[in-house]
Amino acid sequence: MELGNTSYLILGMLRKGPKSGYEIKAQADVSTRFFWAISYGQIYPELKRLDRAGLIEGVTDPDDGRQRRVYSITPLGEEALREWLTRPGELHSELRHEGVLRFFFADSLDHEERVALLRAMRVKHERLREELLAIAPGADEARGKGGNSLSLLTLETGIAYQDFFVDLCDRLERRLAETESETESTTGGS
Amino acid sequence: MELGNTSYLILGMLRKGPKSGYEIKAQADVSTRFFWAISYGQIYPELKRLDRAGLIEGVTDPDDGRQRRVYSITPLGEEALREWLTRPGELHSELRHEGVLRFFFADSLDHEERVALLRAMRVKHERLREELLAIAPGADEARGKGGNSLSLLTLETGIAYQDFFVDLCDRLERRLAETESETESTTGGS
DNA sequence: GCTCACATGTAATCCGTTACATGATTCT
DNA sequence: AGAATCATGTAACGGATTACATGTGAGC
Repeated sequence: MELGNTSYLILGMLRKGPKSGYEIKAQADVSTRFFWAISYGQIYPELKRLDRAGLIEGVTDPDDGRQRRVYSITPLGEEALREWLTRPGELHSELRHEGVLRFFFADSLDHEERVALLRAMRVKHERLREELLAIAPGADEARGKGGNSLSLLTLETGIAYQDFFVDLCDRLERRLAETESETESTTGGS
Repeated sequence: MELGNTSYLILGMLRKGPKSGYEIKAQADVSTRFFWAISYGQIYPELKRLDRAGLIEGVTDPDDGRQRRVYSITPLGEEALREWLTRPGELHSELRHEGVLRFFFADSLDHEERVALLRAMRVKHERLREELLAIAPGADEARGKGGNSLSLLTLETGIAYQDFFVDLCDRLERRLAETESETESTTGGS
């Protein structure tokens, strides 16, 4: 059976301990979301597929009345996860960034509109940064019991990533201001 | 008609001057590719759609014998592009990064394997950085005639973006080394 | 009693890549 | 003559989001 990176995300989450589909989503939303997002529409069908393939095992948890299916990773699943983690070759990565795309084509805008675009981009990444900072204490706490330092490092990576874009917007705005004042002095100012 | 960001990419490319689908792809490959990739499978059908909607206009270029359809942006298309560039609200952006994803789940690996993963990630971004540097002279030259400084700024952004990941890998490897030596001293060393 | 969080699932749809098919022209 | 590049297109497929549908339990 063909497994995609999303399948391994699920496998990886289950390796940290048995979980329901709902919990996988909740965990992913505060960890992998910023570099690999996942939705219910992928999780539930994929859990069934992985179960059929023997990589995970689901039991209907009669914990309380609430119907809930908890999955655990099997030795076969651990093996598959390990194979993926050490697999040589291309590490796929892609970015789709509307802000930078618009900026690239922003030469038909005037100076103020360009600046507005950069500001909008900046607040977006600032907000994402705040979101990550908000979940940081939880991850730090979890490190001792069960959690590992890699989750923390990855979280810090996410914060640094947002920082990059915030700084980028600042730098671009400054560069824009320089070019603008140059043009003004050349044409004699507005 | 509903237009996606990819439609605006095409519109934006045509605003820089009339082009064939083939040329749009070639231009995108040395500019937007790193933050918004595009393929022929999207371009050709989309060109027909945009033409039908009156946002662009195609003429079969009898330049030489080679069959070639060159599209130009119409005033309606320019308007649509401008509306998009100044549209308020969410700037969509998403990242899918297999390297960081693997790293997040790499606690089942041993130290050497983790380092190998970071190294693989590093060379990937270094290679991408080289690719961008290779196209930089062309963009710099084009700035004077027809090209604008925004393409150059965007290109520099792409380089800085790859730099971020190269630095990140270095930092993470160092952090890993620290944790590793701590563990060694705690357990009495290997 | 009501609302919110827990919980699971499916179907439609969208966006995009890859593979395939075809053919002309230019360069070596 | 043959290879590389220019050039256009379609069909199949894959990955993912969104909307929809449904129901329970906990806390206010």
